[in-house]
Parts: sequence; C-alpha cells; structure tokens
Amino acid sequence: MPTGRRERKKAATRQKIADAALRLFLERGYEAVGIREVAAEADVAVTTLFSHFASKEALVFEQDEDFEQRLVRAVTDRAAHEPLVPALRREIQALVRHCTADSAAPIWRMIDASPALREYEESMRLRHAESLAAAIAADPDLSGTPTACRAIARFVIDAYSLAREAADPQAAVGEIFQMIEAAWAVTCPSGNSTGTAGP
Amino acid sequence: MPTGRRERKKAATRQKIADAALRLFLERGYEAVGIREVAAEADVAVTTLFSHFASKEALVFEQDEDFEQRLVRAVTDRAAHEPLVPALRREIQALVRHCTADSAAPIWRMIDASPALREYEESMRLRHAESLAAAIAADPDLSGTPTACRAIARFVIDAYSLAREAADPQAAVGEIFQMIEAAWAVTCPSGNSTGTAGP
DNA sequence: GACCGTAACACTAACGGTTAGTGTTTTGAA
DNA sequence: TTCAAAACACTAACCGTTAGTGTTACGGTC
Repeated sequence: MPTGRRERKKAATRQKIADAALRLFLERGYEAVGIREVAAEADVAVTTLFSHFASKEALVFEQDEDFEQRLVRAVTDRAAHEPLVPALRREIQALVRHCTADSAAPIWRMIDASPALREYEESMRLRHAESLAAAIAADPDLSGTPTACRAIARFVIDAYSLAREAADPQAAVGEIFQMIEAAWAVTCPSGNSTGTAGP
Repeated sequence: MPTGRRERKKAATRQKIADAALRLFLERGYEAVGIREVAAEADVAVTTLFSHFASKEALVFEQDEDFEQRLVRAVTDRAAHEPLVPALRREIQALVRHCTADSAAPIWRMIDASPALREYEESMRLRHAESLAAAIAADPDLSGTPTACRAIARFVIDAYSLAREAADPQAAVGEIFQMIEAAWAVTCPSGNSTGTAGP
C-alpha cells in the first residue's frame, strides 16, 4: 500500500515547492518574496502550496521532523543502561555541527535576518522539547518526575539554541551540558554522572 | 518636564484601547475579534491603535515590561553578597503566584486557547531571557562565562513557563530551581549553594 | 500672548499571508 | 470498469499591518 504513484507525485510536488521557495528566498531575501511568487515559480496554485505547507515559514524549516525524531531516538534507541545526558549531548553536538557547517550558512543567515523566521523556529523548538520530554518520561530506566523531564528537555533545546549563536558552538555545547548533567543528577539519583565534557 | 497634559492624554488613549481590547477578547474570544472592531470600540482609528501597540498580540501582554524589569531587578537589587539563584527563585515564585491567581485565570485561559498568543508569549520570554542574561553577566560578584549566564537565564525563564502549566505550580518552581541551583554551582564555584527548595 | 515644531490622531487604500468555497483531474482500490 | 478519495486549481475574499497624507492639539520659546 505504501509506495504508490500518488504518493510519489505528492512528494515531488512538495519538493518542487520547497526547492523553488528556498531558491527565491536565498536569491532575493525571505521577506522580499511573496507566496504568490513562490507558487508561480513552482508552477502550482497558492492553495496547493498551502495544502503542502502550513505557513510561509514552514517552507524554510521543511524537514524539521528530522530534528525532532533524532532527539527522540537519541533517548529511545540508546544502548541499554547508557546514561541519558551523555547520549543527548552527543546528539546535540552532531546537530549543532550539522547546522553550523559552511554549506548551511546562507540559510541560517537568512533565518537570523528575519524576525518572523526566528519566532517560528522558537515555537517549533518548543514542540520538539515537548516530544523529547515525553520520550524521557516514557523511559522505564529513568525515574524523573514529569516536571523534571520537561525541564531537562527544555534545557537540552536551550543548549542547541544557545550553541548555535555562540562564538564557539562546540565549546558552548560542552559547557551547557556540564550544567545539564548536574541538574539531572539532582533529580535522578540512579544515574551515574559521567560528565566529562571535553571539547 | 514629565506630567504634561499631552502625556496624560496619550496614556489615557492607550489605556482606553487596552481596556476595550481585553473586554472584547474576553467576551467573544481573541481570534473572533478583529482589529477594526477593537479600534471602533475604543473610538480610535486603526492606525492610532497601531501607534500604541506593535501588534494585535501586544494588546494582551500590555504590561510585559513589568515582568522583564522585575527579573532584572531581582538580580541587580538583591542584598550584597546574596547568592544569585535563591534571589531568582523568590522572584519567580512571586511571579508564578501572581499569574496563577484566580483573578488572572480568564486571561490565561484565553492565551492558552490561542496559538498566536502562545507563540507571541514565547518570543517575548526569549527577550526577557536575554535581558536577564545581560544582568547576570554584568554582576561583578558572579564569575560565569557569557554562555553560562545565558543558559541560566534561559533555565529560569523555562522554570516560569513550565511552572505556569504544572498541576502544582509552586512545587514545580521548587523542583526546577533545585536543578538550576546544581547547574549554576557547576559553573560558578564561588557561590555557596543554599539550595533549600521547600514547597 | 503669539508662534512654531512636534507628536498624537485620523482617513484611505493598499499589501501580503491565509482560507473558504467550488469545481476538475488523477489515482488506488473494489 | 467504476467509484471515492485526494490532489490540484481558481476566484474572491478576510485579516493584520503599513504607507501616504493630512489635521489637530499641545509644550516650550520669544
């Protein structure tokens, strides 16, 4: 039932729209390009565009589900009895390295230049934090209260967000995760705190 | 130079708009009331409304500068040599108590019901976190790195945000601040960690 | 007390994101 | 082959917001 022609066509249309949007946005700036232009460039109707993307901002953060799933899997798919925080630290380090790569620089420059995009990203991260909190709370090896799980999830998202803006992103991840390690140790006494946060 | 008639008139107009907006929003719901209606109710032009408030959402968070200033002052105006985190905990507890009071319930119900308002609030809190981080970094008694200061500021804002949604807000503040205390102790060895977090 | 610059306010008209309503084509399954 | 669903298209609007252009009303100054 999965890989029918319909789904492939749909995915192709979606990709065509996202590609056209990103190209125009990078060429002329996010705010300077209207939805009607993007739709025309992708050769679809405006309503079709909005059936694939919930908003103009969503065109930029096309694969945000990747981010969410990677964080959740860092919790659920980690080795048996591996402590939580170091696993999350590794994942955040990888994500930060990925988004501070030179190839991604133009996109992030564009995002930083637009208040609308920055605001959208933040509220997106909040959703991710909720998913992460749920994953942490669901782990039978961990004994945090719901509040502590939500707090740690937020802290982890904060780490990503702050590291992205820091002068030395990798060092910032290390520094903040030392703090997170300590915070988690307070509420989850079972965890052995392996908090070596080298650069 | 301050209390001229002009400034009083301006403040009166601003208040008239805010009052009309809040009344309409609570009566019929935030999304169901248009800007043009609010302006008509307050008997001003739409452009006048927007010269007093930057956006529709700003009508609801009329006095958000209070929040920001109270947090900053909790840092700058605390007793000499008083440790940072307990001072912030007291302030957050007061703020949470204030916004979970029964009288404020209808407003927060309205905010929780509107994604636009929730998103706006979050990005507002981010600004507050930046101000708080600056205040912490500026304190000569404290020896945190800029990254550590920003992280702690975010954590404190997270505490407010999470506590507001928790079943027992006061207990949540206590719980999260135990974590913050530990996180801060890691990066600021000079601080004596007086982390008694009662209910 | 007359004068002037400024800032509050008003009005119209538009722009840009988003959606409702309606209809057409494509496609997977019965 | 037939059918229901779903992708797509088009028009026309709604709503928040802003530009452009005036018109008052006020505070400080001579």
